[in-house]
Amino acid sequence: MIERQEIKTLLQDPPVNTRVTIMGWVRAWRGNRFMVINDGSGPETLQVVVDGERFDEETIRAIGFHACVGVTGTLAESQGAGQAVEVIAEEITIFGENDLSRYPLQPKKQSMEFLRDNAQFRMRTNTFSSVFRVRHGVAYAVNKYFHDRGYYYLHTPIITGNDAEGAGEMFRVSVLDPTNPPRTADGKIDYNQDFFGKATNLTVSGQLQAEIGAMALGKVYTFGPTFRAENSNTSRHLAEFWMIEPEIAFADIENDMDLAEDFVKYLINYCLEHYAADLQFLDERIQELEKNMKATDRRPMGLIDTLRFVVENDFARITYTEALDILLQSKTYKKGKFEFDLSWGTDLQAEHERYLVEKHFQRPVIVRDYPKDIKAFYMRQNDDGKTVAAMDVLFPYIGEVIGGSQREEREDRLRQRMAEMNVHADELEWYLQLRTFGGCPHAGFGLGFERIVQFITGMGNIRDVIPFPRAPRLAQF
RNA sequence: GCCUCAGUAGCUCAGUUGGUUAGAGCGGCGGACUGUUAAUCCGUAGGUCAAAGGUUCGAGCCCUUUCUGAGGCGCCA
Repeated sequence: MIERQEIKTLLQDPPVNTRVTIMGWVRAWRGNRFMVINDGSGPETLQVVVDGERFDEETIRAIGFHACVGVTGTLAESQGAGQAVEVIAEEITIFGENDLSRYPLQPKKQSMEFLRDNAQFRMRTNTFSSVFRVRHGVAYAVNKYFHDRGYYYLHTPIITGNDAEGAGEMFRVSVLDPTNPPRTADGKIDYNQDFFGKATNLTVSGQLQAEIGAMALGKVYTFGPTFRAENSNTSRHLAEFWMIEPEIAFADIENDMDLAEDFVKYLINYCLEHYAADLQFLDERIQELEKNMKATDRRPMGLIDTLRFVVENDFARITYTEALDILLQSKTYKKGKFEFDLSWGTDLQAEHERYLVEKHFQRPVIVRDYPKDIKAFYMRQNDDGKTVAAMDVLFPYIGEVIGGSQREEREDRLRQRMAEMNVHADELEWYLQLRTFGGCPHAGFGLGFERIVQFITGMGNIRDVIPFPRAPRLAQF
């Protein structure tokens, strides 16, 4: 049996002058004497002092960058300046030598793109190990938040037979021979002979099924992988991402917005409280990165200050119509500096959202009551006949983090809207029945998990906050 | 999918108006070093200049096409 102490735990209250055993990867090997170890338990490292005369040459030679070692020795107050304590090595075990003549990583700054291509090693770096510890923290906080408030975690299907959600391109799931699929009499592919007896896809949203849960368990949430086959080439989109979708009975758009704001603030607070050292490192990383940038291109605040600011201030709340007025009154608009035109009924573009969030309000903004024609069929129609009870939460740097709505619970209105938008009611009969048989006002939203992780870690590209990103032309590892 | 920029050593980059044998730092390899903190010092190897085609006496540099990447936009979470 292997026994060891984790560095994070050891450093919380260092048991000086006791024998300890640590195991981890060598981050630095200096002067044939000082070995810096990180074991992934936290961002902290522990320095090991190696007396060359106590160990054979073979052991000393095997120590190198990112080699995997175990050390037993006495934890002592450090004689050097950079650390409080260090381990005086008595026994060294080489678990895994590292052939540096072939190893791609170096103990220096490496580009995100290079590390993305070497994802089998990138978690060994300070940046990525911090990012993925924080990612875990956010995931845990999601479950804790909902559990503590009486929500039930509902697992909605990954493979879906709904072809009617209209939420963009889907990945097909099939076991048919792609070179010679069975055909129907009129020459179309006969999905009746496929595994499920019908055409199936990977899910683009668990919302419709979550509504089933809400109409019985009251408050539910989903948290699982979601797939979009859109050819999106941006730093904010993935083909495979994780989405959190709470769905609550007896709730309107106001309840929905309150939940969204409280929830996001909770996630940020949780990380500030439990991942302070990782966030501190990520904060310093960004400052280092922005050193050579023009003042106008730098963030107005550091990472941690930004996170604190978000949790300590109310989100701005406006309607789509009010947002449009603000934009039309803006100097940017009057000087013709927006690339896209503004008129009631068209969707806000990224540049408009950024103006609202980063210039006008300088904090997160919730925009509600969008024109019905630019939103999904299931959103509840407002009394004005023009808008629906939809809401988007917009954040600085990353834009839309949450999209949600009160759902249309009136069956006749829902059927009418589906007909207008060419959504096939026959495939969604089960969904309509939630209205026919004991429905109620209800609401929910979708939070892009990677987007909030991106915001909390300050990472510029969403591909760097998921361990194995899936995007157009990218399915390695 | 669209626009812009880029692709030179393992990594990050320089390479002049087109002109001999392609440069640096880091990393690697060999050596020195018992208090280092991106350790330091000495030595050394390493390149199909993304690919194909073209212009030219001559192309890393100019032109065309393709591939790859980044940033921005669209689609959205």
